[in-house]
Amino acid sequence: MAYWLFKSEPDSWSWEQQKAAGKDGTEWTGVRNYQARNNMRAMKIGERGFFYHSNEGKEIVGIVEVAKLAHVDSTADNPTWECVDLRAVADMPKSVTLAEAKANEKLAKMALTSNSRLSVQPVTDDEWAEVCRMGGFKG
DNA sequence: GCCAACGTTGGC
DNA sequence: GCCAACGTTGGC
Repeated sequence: MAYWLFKSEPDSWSWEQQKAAGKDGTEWTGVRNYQARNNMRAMKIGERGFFYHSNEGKEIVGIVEVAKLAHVDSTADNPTWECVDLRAVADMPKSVTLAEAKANEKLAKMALTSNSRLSVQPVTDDEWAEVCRMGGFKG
């Protein structure tokens, strides 16, 4: 099982909206970057990821799960752009900020801190465990 | 609001 | 296929 991280500006798509999308989840649209798209293509049903608020908040606020494999992004004018469907799983009991992640040397290599531009990122098992520990998420 | 970092585009 | 120019992202 691989782990992931999804970034979104709360102004365009917030964690509240993600939760409101319910159990069936909704498309993670708008990705126009090959690396991010390739990450989504590699995802499997049930794999989990962090939901990160960029710009405003700059913190990991929740856990999501892949509800549907990569398919053409319905908002794209070019079928090269694909996306998965995501559903909200749980709130992060205590949100983990970018500053906290940067201050933790176990997370020094995390894409979030080293390649902040990438909007859909892989997360290693160790990083997943560490962020969950910091956020008080058990599961 | 500024600007650095990065990805993409397009001329050659 | 190189690389300069440009646009976008996102932290500060």
